[in-house]
Amino acid sequence: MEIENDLPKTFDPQSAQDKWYDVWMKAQSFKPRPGKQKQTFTVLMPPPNVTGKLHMGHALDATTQDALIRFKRMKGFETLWIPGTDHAGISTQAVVEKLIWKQEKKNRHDLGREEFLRRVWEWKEQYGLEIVNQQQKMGVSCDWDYSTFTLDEVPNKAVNKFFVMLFNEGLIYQSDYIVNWDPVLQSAISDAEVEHKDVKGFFYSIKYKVKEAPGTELIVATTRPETMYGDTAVAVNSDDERFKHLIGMTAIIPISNREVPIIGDEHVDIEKGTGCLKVTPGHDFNDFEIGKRHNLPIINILNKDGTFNKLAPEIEGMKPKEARAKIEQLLTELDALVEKKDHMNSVGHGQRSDEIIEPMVSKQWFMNTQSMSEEAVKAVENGEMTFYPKGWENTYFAWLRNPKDWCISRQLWWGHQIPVFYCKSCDAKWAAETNPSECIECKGKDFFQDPDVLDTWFSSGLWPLSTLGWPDKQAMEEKGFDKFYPNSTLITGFDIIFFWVARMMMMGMKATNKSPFAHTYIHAIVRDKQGRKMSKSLGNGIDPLDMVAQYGADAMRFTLAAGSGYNRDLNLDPERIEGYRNFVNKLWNAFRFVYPFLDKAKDDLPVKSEWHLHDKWILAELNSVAASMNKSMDQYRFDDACSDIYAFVYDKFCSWYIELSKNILYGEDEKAKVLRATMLRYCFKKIVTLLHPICPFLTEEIWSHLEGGKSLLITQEYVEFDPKLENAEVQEMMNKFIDVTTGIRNVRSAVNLKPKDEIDVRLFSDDKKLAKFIFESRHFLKDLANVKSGTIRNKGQERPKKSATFASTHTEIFVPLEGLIDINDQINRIKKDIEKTQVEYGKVESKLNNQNFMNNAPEEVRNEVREKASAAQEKLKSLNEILSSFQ
RNA sequence: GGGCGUUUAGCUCAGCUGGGAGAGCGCUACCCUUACAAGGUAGAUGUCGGGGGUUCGAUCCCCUCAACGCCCACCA
Repeated sequence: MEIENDLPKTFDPQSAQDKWYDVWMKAQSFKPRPGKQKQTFTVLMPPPNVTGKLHMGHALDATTQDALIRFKRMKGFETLWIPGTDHAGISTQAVVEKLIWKQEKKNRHDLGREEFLRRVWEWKEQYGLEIVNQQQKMGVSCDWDYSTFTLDEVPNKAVNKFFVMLFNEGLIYQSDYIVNWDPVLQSAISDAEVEHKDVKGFFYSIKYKVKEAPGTELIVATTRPETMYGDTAVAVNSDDERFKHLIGMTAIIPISNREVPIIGDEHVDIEKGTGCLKVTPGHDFNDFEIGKRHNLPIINILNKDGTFNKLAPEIEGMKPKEARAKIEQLLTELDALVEKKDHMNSVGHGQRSDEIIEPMVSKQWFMNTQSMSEEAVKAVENGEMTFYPKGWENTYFAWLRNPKDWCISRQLWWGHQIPVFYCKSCDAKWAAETNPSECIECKGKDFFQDPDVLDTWFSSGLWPLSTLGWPDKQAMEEKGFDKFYPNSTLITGFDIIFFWVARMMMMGMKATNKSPFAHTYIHAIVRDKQGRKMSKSLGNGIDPLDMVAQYGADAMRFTLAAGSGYNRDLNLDPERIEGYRNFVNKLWNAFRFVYPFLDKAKDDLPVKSEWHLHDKWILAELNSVAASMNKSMDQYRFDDACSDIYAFVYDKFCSWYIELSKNILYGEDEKAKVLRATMLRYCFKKIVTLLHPICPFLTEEIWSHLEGGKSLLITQEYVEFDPKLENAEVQEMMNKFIDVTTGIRNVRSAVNLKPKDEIDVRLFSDDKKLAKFIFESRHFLKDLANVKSGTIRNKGQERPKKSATFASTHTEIFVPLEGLIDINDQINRIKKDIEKTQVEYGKVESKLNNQNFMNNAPEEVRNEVREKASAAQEKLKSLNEILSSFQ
């Protein structure tokens, strides 16, 4: 029979995506609305870079956050999900500089600061929304009216207010200090932005003459001989018997023949290298500390671009690598090079530029984070903020318990300019929240603002505050600061726990005395199928938008949600997306089946007395899925939530309930038809409700057909656990019924019966309830296993001879097939089964015979083992009787 | 050097406070059966990384070794 159906045979994700996103936006479904929970639930989206293109990390961010926010919205929280974008100082500036160079062969200095910034803004207005469009393809349900850009007016106010506050407390200070200098960016960067990589290099031993002791030579070991122009001492350990008598004398640096003191310092390791250390306070972090202890002068031998300056005449203008070769040659000529051997060195590289970082002394702004770190640590220790999974707090603690002052100034133009002003008339230097009109000291008009901008993470650290209007009173009022701050949950990757989570905690608590959020859920990092990082150079990146185009956003989202959970890595195989696309389609087709019968369905569930056994069963199963999904979603176990609904849809609803419904729907009993249609409609409503947070488009599409467009699923109430629907007895019966059905199919398959071959089945069971259940469901066995006729009796009855058989613990199945089956084959099958069952029985029996087990194991466990033993025994008995029926 | 993590079916991973191991994908056989071949039915597969210990009992707890991965620090 062909059913009339105007629904497409496969689900079309693309049209559903565009249609429903548009509908939701128009209906303002993403806006916070008070609900039955009388509580708010706020999530702050990690702002992607304006220059960014959506990658898998963003897709995972979007999926988990959207699933959570949709779930909470349906639970009746007043939900707010705040989107935004980050100005991303360095990368944005680089992108625009590159573009201008390509088009006009001009660099930013040619244009001047004002014109350059105008160009960057222009670029941002034109291209900065690309990532937002891409996020919308994923179905994100954030309130776009809250969208904030980190350089907007309010974030700028936040930055200035916070800066001035700390400046006035002396926690932000300016200092000549050795910093990580990125020669490409020509800016200082923070410790956190330096990545160490192993680089092959050499270990050089160089002769230094001692002036006061002619003939004596110190052998100095170094990996960077080219920095000798910046040496201001040679250091040995004061306890080193070999050299301590030389302390106070003078060493002569080869090539330049400059004289430097020989000093004793505890930093020098007697065992390491030669025990003699060249001290270059201007270009080495340890040497800088030694220099401070001994009051050594600092010589800067590098230009801002990383080349050597005129203080290193022989290598002036060279890059370090070239300079090193030159120095090596000069030293060899002077016979000052004693040894050169291979050495692996861990060298700092810029996170953005990937260029070797040069330690260099310069005047920078720093933030003292000592006390803020302590507060941030305490908030996690005392549970004000909790990490999910909990293990990530270790990473957080490791960073915050060893705080270093944070270098916050960058020699860039694109960013929040440091709100510090210098008077040219007097020496005044002050911080101000708004541009001053005069010098605070001399009232003069001739002053200028610090040209540097702040580290991007400075404004990111204030993001939970500034997105809700802080510190602007009116904006805070409008955006509901008091209502939505602190946020509920932050979702992000572990790679930015230091950069972002820790900074938001420090800065948020400093500004408000409250942790900016209650939970931090750390999700996995998306990697390729083999567990490798996705990168441009490997070419192994998977573009989420390609996947969405190919399989649909729902399948993409389901895959990411199913792979997340508490993992550290999510190894993504596009085949998995295909698999879940099939799941999406499966549900769609289940709906296609039900759809033509919907006009018969009533709105409300019929009274319980009219429920069929199968109805009771599916409602009980549905109910337990609702219970576990609620629990899983609350714990950020999106993986568990996915496997729950997946298993329910496939293994309960489609495989059994729908199959069992066909007999009724195609039958003659009109009343039963109405009941079943009503039940199916009800189940579908619950299923799409449960699944909606993960697959919003498919579910909204199905909902529209179920409800005839009267309402939107996005704002429906989530399915809650209902104790009245529990029904363990029916579930047990149904499981046994499934056992029997599967057993019959098993027999059919074992004797190679074709699906078209009808069979006669003799069942034997002592379970009276089951017998009744099966009797009542006897018509369904025709559909499920092509059973034409059959009987069910207790095990006392005589078994038919020469049959294909199967035994479960509760039921024996006989399919008389005399002449059609190979008797020996059957006997072998049964013998094999007996062996297997005996092994099982042996295991449990030995436990029951073990006095220690019986004395120590809890009652519950003992009973369980007893039950297993008797079940195995019964099955053995059945098998043996079956066997004997063949002889 | 310090820390964290991982090691379970061919692949990707679950496995809650210890009671005898699961899913998806893949694979094999048979089926275009009237929602779905992006499908159905049936099926195979594991010394739960190695060794030791605690326990009546260990994939789970403890010790140890190994491999892999990540983070931090530092290397003259």
